[in-house]
Amino acid sequence: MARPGAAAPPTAYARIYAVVRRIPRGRVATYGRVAALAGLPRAPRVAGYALYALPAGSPLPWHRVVAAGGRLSVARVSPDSALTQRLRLEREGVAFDARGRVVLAAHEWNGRAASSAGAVRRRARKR
DNA sequence: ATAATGACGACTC
DNA sequence: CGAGTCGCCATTA
Repeated sequence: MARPGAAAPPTAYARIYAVVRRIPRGRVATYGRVAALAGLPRAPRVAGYALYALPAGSPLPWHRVVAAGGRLSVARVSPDSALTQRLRLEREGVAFDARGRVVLAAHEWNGRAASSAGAVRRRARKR
């Protein structure tokens, strides 16, 4: 857009939202990964901040964003939301371990286009 | 403009 | 594995 001098810089929010929206179904991304893809590799907190400010009913698949280790950090502010997130992910085919953590080893999205179906079949190493 | 916060991450005990 | 601490950055008050 030709708007010299008025280049409204997209806030970190917009970038983060854009990245989250790109997460393929059945895959999950960590806050740090989303932040990095958004251009803030050192601001995983900002990603969380953005989602926190996210209004309910947003078309944004926020449930595909999990904390490091596949844990649902959302539980810190709303245990109920954590349950919703888990149910949604399971419905998309995302596997959880006995501790209620997402098996990142098999569903972590690296920001690249999804490989062939089934290519993600990487066994999760149990701690 | 300064201070405080926070859906985090990684490290240490 | 659990809890605590520091560092990081952008947003909010």
